[in-house]
Amino acid sequence: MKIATWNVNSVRQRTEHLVRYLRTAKPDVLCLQELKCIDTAFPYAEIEAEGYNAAVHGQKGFNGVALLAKTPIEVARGLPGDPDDEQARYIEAVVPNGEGVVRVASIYLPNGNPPQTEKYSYKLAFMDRLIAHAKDLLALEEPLVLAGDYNVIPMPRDAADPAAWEDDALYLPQTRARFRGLLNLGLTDALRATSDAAGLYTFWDYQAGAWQRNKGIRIDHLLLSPQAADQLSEVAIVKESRAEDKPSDHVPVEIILA
DNA sequence: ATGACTTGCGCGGCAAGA
Repeated sequence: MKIATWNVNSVRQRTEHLVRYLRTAKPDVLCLQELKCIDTAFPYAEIEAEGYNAAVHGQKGFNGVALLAKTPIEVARGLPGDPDDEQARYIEAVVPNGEGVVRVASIYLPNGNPPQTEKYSYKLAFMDRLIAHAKDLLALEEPLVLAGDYNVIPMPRDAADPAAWEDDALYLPQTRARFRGLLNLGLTDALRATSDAAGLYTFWDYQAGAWQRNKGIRIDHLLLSPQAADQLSEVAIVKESRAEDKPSDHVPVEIILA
């Protein structure tokens, strides 16, 4: 089973890219982030024409997450822990997988910049809620994939120029500590289970020729429960997606569970 | 290197992204 995550930076601007990706990569499950539209504006027809079911948690103008799957899925919208949180950043589903199931979440973690504002405290609080929820999900002892745009650079090797990120919400010690807190629950960073290499990025800014100069960062992650990690056979970053015409600034990241 | 792009909203330039 192939499970992928992709921050598309507006699903309406990227519908053709998305359809092309579904046709070529044929993921069984695709987690989308940054839809930037309300549910009714989502391109259901184009997605369903490719043989996928779409579960959408949208928001006007910003944020927005979705799960696409070849099988029908039951979903829950929103990250537990704050009933006043109105930002559409989390959707979770249980997907049939052979004899069993895999639980998959599509996460758009807050950016958090600038750090001296409520934007950063919201990011840290969101991460605390994610840790609490992940703990609950791990207690189910089932295959679990927490996938998405974490807006976290976990380690220096995950940035082309780590010094440039020192005071940034994506890389501050408190941000990285909470990401480690997730891993310390027993979750596995799928990419780091297969490679220790530097230079593996999932995002290149539109500005300053970041792509051409390969000034990237790795911020899109798939975290696996032990039951999912046991099934992990492949991880891939679909880097060529960034070279397309009118690309998203993020590229898809894929895993294959045996 | 001072800024450098892209998007939504909505029709004028901001806010937001990372």
